[in-house]
Amino acid sequence: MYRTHTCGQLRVTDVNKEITLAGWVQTIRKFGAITFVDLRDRYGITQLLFGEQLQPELDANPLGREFVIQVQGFVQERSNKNRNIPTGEVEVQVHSFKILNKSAVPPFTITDETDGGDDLRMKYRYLDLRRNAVKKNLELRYAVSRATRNYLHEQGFMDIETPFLIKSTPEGARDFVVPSRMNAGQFYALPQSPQTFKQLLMVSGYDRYYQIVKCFRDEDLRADRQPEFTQIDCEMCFVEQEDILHMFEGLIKHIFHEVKGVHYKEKVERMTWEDAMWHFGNDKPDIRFGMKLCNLKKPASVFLQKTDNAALINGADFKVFDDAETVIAIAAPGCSEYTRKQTDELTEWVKRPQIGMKGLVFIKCNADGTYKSSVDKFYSEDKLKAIAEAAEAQPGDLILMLAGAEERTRKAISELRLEMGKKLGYRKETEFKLLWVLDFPLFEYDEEGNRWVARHHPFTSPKPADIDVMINNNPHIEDAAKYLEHPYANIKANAYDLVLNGNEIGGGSIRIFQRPLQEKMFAALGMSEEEAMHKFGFLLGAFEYGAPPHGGLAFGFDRLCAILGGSESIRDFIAFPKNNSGRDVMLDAPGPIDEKQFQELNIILNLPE
RNA sequence: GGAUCGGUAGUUCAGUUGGUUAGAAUGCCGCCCUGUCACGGCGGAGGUCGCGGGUUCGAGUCCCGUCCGGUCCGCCA
Repeated sequence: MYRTHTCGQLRVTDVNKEITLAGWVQTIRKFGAITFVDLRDRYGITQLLFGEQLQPELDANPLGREFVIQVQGFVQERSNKNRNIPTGEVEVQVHSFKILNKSAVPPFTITDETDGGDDLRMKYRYLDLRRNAVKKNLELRYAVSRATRNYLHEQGFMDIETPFLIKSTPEGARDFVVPSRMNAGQFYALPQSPQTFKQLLMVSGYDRYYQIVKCFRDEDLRADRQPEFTQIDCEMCFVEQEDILHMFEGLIKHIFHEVKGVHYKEKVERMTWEDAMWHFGNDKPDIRFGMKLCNLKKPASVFLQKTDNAALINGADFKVFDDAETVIAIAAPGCSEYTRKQTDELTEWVKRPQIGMKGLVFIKCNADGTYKSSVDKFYSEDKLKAIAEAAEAQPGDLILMLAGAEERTRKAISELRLEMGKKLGYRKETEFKLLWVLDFPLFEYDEEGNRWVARHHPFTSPKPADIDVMINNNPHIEDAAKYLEHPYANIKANAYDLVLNGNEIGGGSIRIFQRPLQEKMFAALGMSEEEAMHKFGFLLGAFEYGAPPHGGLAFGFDRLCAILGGSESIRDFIAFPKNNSGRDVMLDAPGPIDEKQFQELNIILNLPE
């Protein structure tokens, strides 16, 4: 037996026990005759005392950081207690020890606040994983996984595995591809998600399915994106949107409770996509704070239902606003005292290439009820007051206005709102606010490809009211510039996203389950009948044999864990992540393969010069 | 595919207008220290300034190229 206790276990009640511990040397503190060693394992840290009266000749000198040792000793109460760690009231007086394995000096410190950079930590990931900070993240991930499985099991869901070696699909992200040795010249693809499989399971009657499953997408990465990532993938039969929202609100609330001890009692708020875009400029608004957008122009038919405040800025001969497709204002609470330097900083911020605006207009709503603006010479005090009222600005607020092309401006003001929210302390990571975003457009128009593309995916059903619009209209567009006038532009999807603190953590839809509508969808996306049969014949075929109405959703598991852990980075919640170039710097993968392997696969490399 | 920032000791970084021997902290090694827990004190070792080329009397510093890494845009149903 290597140990009688773990390094997180011993307490005052264990004093005088004869024990054996095994673990890693965390730190060594020498004091001439005596030496303290902190011994670490997964469960904690226990202080070892070498060389007091019992065994004065016992020499801790050969020890070094990260050596793996086994010690025998007895537990004694400390004279100087450390209240910061659970084992801090006791220490182990060592009477014998054994070095189980030496360690080279680690390239960075194995401490909560490490001195190692990301690259180095990834290269020595097995050392990084020893750090308490990373370990806590993986423990949290496991807790989320357990809570998920418990909840879904209780609700009658069945975990069914689906294959990883599947067929390449044309829509969506680029596939990772695997050559088949036994089928020369042919390739598997790794799934972007188990989408079609879970639908087929519904056809088979497994009416509540789930899986915590890897998905693979060969697209360029970002700090918060991995080429392989994990989803909580779910699907149900005989449900409507409302049933699904209810079921998975339950899941996320259960996770909050089990993992964070948070009782999320409120009803989860809901918002249409159009409202989200109109009021927040974003399809995943952070609703922990207000600062809603005040639209001073109505630019496109996607906002048909909306009324704007264009009258407030018209007729002032201010060319920047007059010529802009869109003008939007937000009111930053309590910022009217901003100095010239601060407003200049904000202007610089919106001019950064990532935001890409030309400038920023300010209206200071002074505490005494007067207004001071950078566009005073175009707008009278009354006009400024009217704009302030429309933007719901209070005395003491600062109104920020952006003008320009619709999409860019809306995106920019949305970013600015988040930035101001952060500056003003409205985005606390301890506060959680959920939101369902509903009624997404079913289609987006791809101007380059001159065709419709599915906003969610090609298996998403339109809203019941829009099914006839879809069936009865020809998807073809005569004049690309007027695509917004096509009936398809206003078809709403029976789809929903779950948003947590401004992050999309899950999304799904009610699926198409009837062959004619699915065929129409493929046609709308520009697929010929032959193509549709070739690529999705198995699904169309399945729909011929009693496919039930069904729908589901998937959560981004890594992201969910990161948010619950209060982190921006999903990498810290993945045991062995890849870097921004999709490389595993520990394995140095991807890498070349042997000539023999190429031959077996009938593959010849044709690298560009 | 594009933009942008960075690469200097094991590590994290500083390095002036191009100027003499490239620094700090931390880690590491040695010595001292019986109550530390970020121990302390004294001493020491440690550098192909990513790589290649150019300008110059002289390059860590300026220019060109290249590799690697970070951030963002495109992309990610």
